[in-house]
Amino acid sequence: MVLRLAIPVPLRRLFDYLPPAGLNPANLQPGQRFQVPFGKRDLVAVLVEVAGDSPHAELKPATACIDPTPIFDARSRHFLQWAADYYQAPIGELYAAALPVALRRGKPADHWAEQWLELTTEGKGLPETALARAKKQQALLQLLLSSGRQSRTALNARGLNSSVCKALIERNLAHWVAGPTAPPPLEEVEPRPAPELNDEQRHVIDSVPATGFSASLLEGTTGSGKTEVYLRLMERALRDGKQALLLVPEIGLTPQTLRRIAARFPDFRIAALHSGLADGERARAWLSAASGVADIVIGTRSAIFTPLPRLGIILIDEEHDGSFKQQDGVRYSARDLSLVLAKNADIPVLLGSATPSLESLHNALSGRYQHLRLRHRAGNAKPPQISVVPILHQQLQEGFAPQVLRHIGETLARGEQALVFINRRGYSPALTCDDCGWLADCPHCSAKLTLHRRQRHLRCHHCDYRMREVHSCPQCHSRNLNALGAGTERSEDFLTHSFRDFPVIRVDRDTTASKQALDKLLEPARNGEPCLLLGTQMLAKGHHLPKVTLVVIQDADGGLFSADFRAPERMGQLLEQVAGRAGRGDLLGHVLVQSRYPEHPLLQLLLNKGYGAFARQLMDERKIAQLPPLRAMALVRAECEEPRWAEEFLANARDYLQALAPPSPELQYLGPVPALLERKSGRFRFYLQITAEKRGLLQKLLAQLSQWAEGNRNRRLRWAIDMDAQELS
DNA sequence: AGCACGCCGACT
DNA sequence: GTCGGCGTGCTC
Repeated sequence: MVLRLAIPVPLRRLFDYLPPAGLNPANLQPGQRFQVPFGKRDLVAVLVEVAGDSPHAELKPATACIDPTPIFDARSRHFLQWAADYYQAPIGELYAAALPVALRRGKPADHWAEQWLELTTEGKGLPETALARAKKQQALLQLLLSSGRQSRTALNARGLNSSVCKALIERNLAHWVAGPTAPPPLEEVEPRPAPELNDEQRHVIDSVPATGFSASLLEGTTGSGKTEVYLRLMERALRDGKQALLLVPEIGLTPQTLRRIAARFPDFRIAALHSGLADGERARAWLSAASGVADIVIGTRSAIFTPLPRLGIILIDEEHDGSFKQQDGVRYSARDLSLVLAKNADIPVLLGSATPSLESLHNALSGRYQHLRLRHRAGNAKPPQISVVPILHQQLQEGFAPQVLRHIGETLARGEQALVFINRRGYSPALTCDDCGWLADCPHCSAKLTLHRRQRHLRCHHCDYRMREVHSCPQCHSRNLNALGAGTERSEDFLTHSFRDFPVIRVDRDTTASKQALDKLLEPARNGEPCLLLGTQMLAKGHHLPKVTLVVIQDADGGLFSADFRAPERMGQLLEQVAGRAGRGDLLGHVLVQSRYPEHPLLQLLLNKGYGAFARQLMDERKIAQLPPLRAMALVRAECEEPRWAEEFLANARDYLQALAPPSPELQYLGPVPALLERKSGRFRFYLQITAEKRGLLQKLLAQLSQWAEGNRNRRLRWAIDMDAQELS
C-alpha cells in the first residue's frame, strides 16, 4: 500500500510514501492530510491517491495521519487537479493555496470543532420534573430532553453557561461531544425582509435555472439592484438545502456587505473568508464550509478552492475586477475557475457587473453564457449627467479646472456631497531638482519614488523601498526641489484649504489600514451631511452614498495611451464605476470628467453611448489585433538580476516552442519583450507572449514548456507561466 | 522552495 | 588552518 501525496513544494509531481506505522489501511482516504519527512524537513501533505505499489525503491513512511476523515472531498480534489493542469502549477502548491494557513501548518481540524452537550443514557431516562431543586439545571435537562443535543454557543445564547453544564456532567447525566466546526459568529443584526422586485429583476431571476449547469452574465447598470438578484438566487439554493458561494473583489467584503447578507438570512449560517481574518478564524470559517455546516460562503479569490459538499450556486460580484486573478505564485483566475467548478458540480453560475470584462462579454455575445441585463436604476434614481471638462489650455489650480471647483462649491453649499476621484496615492508622484534635474527614483525598480509628505518619506509603490523626505537635492544640494503632479494627499490639502466650511474625507490605502477604518471614515458621508470625499479606487466600489450628487474624475487620460492593451478597458470600467456613485438617491447626479483629450473617440464613445457600446468597440479592436478575448493568450515570464539571462531564457523557450509548433495564423509568438515595469525589486523582467486561436494547442505547448524549463533553469532566474495573463506589467 | 554539500577566497 | 560566499543537486 502506497500513499501518493501532494507536497507543498514547487515540483510538478506527487511523492510516494508508506502509510504511517500502526495505521489501519482501511482508514486511508484521499483528501486526508499527513505529516511527512521530506528531505531534511517535516511537511504537511495531502493524500491524492492510494496506490498498490511505487516505481521508487526506497519509500519513507509518513509520520502520521492528521485527519481521521478527509478535509478535501472528491470534487474538490478533482477541481484542484484540473486547475494545476490548466495553469501548469505544481499540485502541492494548489492544495497549499486552497488551505488556510493554520491547516496548512498541520493543525488538527477538530481543534475548532464545536462542542455539543448530549444526555447520557442515564440522563435520557430522567423525567422532565427531575432536578426540581436546581431550576437552571432542570431547564437545561428539559431542553436536552425535548430538543436533543445542543451546541455550546446555542446554550450560551439561552443563558445556560458552562457551570450549569458542568453540574449536569458531574451528575453523569450529560457529556460533551465534538461536532463539526461552526463559522465564527458575525455581529448581531436586525433581520430585514426582502424588498419588492421590479419586473426586470424578476425576469433575470426566473432566467437562471435552479438546477443543472448554466452560466449567465448579468450586465446591470450601477444601482439597478444586482445585489438583490444575488440574494434571491442564494435564497433559492439555500431553501433547497444547498450551499451558496459568493465571490467578491478584495475590497468588496466590507462589514456593510456582510451585515446586509446576515440581515437577510438570519436562519442560515454564514462563513466569510477574507484577508482580514486571524488564522484561527479563517480555519474555522473554512472548516465550517468544507464540512457543509456553513450555508453561505462569502469570500475573495481563494475561496473558490474551499470544498463545498452541498454547493448549489456560484455568484461572482463585480466579475470584471482584477483581484479575481492571482498575480503571483499560482496565477489562477477565480472567476474563470468558477465556471469549471459550476460545470463539475452541475450547478448555475452567475457573473455580475455593471462593466463586464471583455472576456465575459464575449462569452455572452457568442452564446456561451446566457446574457441577462438590468437596464434601469432601482427606485427613483436617474442616470447621472456626464460632461467632459477640457484641461489642456486651462489655468488649473492644483490639477482642477476653475469650473470644476465652482461646481464642487455649489454642490456643498446646497447641502449635498461631492466625490473627487484621483487614481494616485501620496502627495506627488515625482520629486525633482529644478537646478540639476535630479529625479527621486527607486534604486531597485524602474520607477519614480512617490512623495508621502504626511509620513515624511519617499516611497516606491512597487517594492516599498522608503527613504526620508529630502529638502535639498542629494546631487547638487540646491534647495529648489519641485514636487511634480498631485496625488490624494496634495489634493486633500488644496481642497481642505479651498472649502474650509466642509469636511474633506480622504480615502486611500494610507488612510484606511483596515476595513473597519474605511467604514468609520465614511460614517459622516453616510449620515448625509455635506462633505467632500476624495480618494482612489477604494471609493469606486460598492459604497452606497445617496447624498453624493457630484462626481469629479480628475484625470481620465491614464488609460488612453498605455502600452497595455487592456488599459482602455480598465479605464472604462473605472470611470463607469466611479460615475455610478453619483445620484444614487432621489437627487440627480452630475459627473465631470477632466481630460486633455476631450475629443478622443474612445472617451467620447464611453461618455456618450455608455460602457456597453464602448466595450463592443474595444472588442472589434481586439479582433483586428488578434488579442484576447478573441484569442487565448499566455505569457511566459522570466525575471533575473542579470537582464541578459532572462531574455536569453525566453528566447530559448520561444525557439523550443517554435520547433514544436511554428508560428502560423493560428499561433503567434511575441517577444521576449521587457515588462512594462522593466525592473522590480532589483530584477529585470521580460515576457514571451503566445496567442493562439485554440486554447487546447496553447495548453499542450505550455505543458511541454514547463517540462523543458525544469531542465533548462538557471538557479538565479525565476520563471512562470501566466495563462490568461491580465497584466503586462 | 529549502536544505546540504562542496569548492574557493580572506580572515583570527 | 576555518568561516562563509554561492553554484549545484535532491527531495518519495
